[in-house]
Amino acid sequence: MTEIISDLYHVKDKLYAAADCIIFGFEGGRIKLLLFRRRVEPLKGEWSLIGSFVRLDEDVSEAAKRVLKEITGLENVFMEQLKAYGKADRDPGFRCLSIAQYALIRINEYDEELVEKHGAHWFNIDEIPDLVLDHNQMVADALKRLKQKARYQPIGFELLPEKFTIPQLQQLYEAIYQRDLDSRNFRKKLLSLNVLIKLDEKDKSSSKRGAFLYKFDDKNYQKLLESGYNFEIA
Amino acid sequence: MTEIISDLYHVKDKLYAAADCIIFGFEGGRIKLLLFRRRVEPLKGEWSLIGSFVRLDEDVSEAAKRVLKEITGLENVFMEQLKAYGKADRDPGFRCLSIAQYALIRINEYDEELVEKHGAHWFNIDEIPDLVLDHNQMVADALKRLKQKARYQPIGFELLPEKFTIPQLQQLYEAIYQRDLDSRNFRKKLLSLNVLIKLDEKDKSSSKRGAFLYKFDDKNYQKLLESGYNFEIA
DNA sequence: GTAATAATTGTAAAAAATACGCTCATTCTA
DNA sequence: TAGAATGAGCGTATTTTTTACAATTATTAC
Repeated sequence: MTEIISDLYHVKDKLYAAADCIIFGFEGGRIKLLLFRRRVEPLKGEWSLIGSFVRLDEDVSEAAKRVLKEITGLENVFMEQLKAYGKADRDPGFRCLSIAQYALIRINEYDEELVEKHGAHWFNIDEIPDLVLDHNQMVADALKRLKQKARYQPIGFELLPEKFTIPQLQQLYEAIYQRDLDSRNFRKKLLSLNVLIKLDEKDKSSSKRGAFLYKFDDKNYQKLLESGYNFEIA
Repeated sequence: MTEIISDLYHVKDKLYAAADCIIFGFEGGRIKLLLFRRRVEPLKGEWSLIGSFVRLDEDVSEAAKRVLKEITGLENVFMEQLKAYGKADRDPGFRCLSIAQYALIRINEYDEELVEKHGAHWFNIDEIPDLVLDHNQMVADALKRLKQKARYQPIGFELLPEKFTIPQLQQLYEAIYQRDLDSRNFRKKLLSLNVLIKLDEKDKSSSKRGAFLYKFDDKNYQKLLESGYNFEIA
């Protein structure tokens, strides 16, 4: 379907829906965003979010998963609908709704080759170029959502490797909230929640002493939720 | 447009978009929802959210405002997009996305005649009948959003008259959170935020002594936000 | 003028958030 | 191999916020 309609632009007598993905990663203490160069007219070659038209026989969320897998090779990652963008004039070519979804991926796990093949690149979140259509707005909205959501739900872990250190986790939250956190209080708070499993291994990539690795304890987290606990980080 | 396509159902080779409105009100200490009987096949006559197809030349948010005005006569009320519902099989008749929006209205201000003319009725939120399609899911999601949102943003005021008493406000929050609040602590917390303007009038509808009326102080609230304050109620 | 009703007020205790500095484990190098 | 360098890890005191809890006040109805 994409192929057919991408030839004729200015199709305003028919409705289309696109699934656009805001793909976040985390590396080197900074939040990253995966962008690629648009492959279809109009605006071919411009930086853009990764997206696709939604097929008529396909759920919107499936469309987003399909796109994500195409570009990164990843399945079963955290993905949530951000919102629908429905201005009549948002796309000069089509009357096209976009349902934006954001994904959090472990930057060490994606298929690098596949990403390069599609002409995609990781950008620091504070160095995003001009994007096509209303995609900059989508990114801004997604970042806002990420900030809000990270405070009350442990979605940050989706951006870290399965095994991570507490200083890494703190770095992540500092990147999301864009402010420094006190390491003693941060550690105290996190450990008090009882959702981290301490491993016997250390990560020595960033210090001579090495820092203990932890895993997220999803079982305990679910218990915590069921008990009506009001989860909150930093 | 609605008229044309409502004749032929089973149009699955074309995409439609609907704007469905979850309209909340508050009266007698209970959260209410405005529903009406569906006017088009399939499922004509069943209880349903109020909605309409989105016209091709119309913003999605405009479509929702249009519907709301048609039914209640109200404009400029709080309305926010909930999310898009995009399952391929969500509507047996059409391939139709729905962008659900929720509105908070002052139940004393709507146009009662207009509402009745459209066959609409107010239901207590815990007595919602079976609705068409995925509308029950939408209501559940909207309620969840309302609960979350009310805690960190003063949207509750949108459901009360311009002038309200503190006991009324407490009733509202008790209805939203579905738990009792301590009246001394509630009052203390609310007044400490400095976003209520005490008036010289009293409301005597619920007590012999009468309770002082207050207005929401939007200016002070905006100041509070700008100063980076972390607003939280109850 | 007395009973009834809901509105209003204060204080003490507990819990959570914040501020803050030193020691530890390990590696590197002199 | 001793000592310097580096980030990891820990504890305590202070402040702020939240919670728990009961008596008084203004007004109306009898």
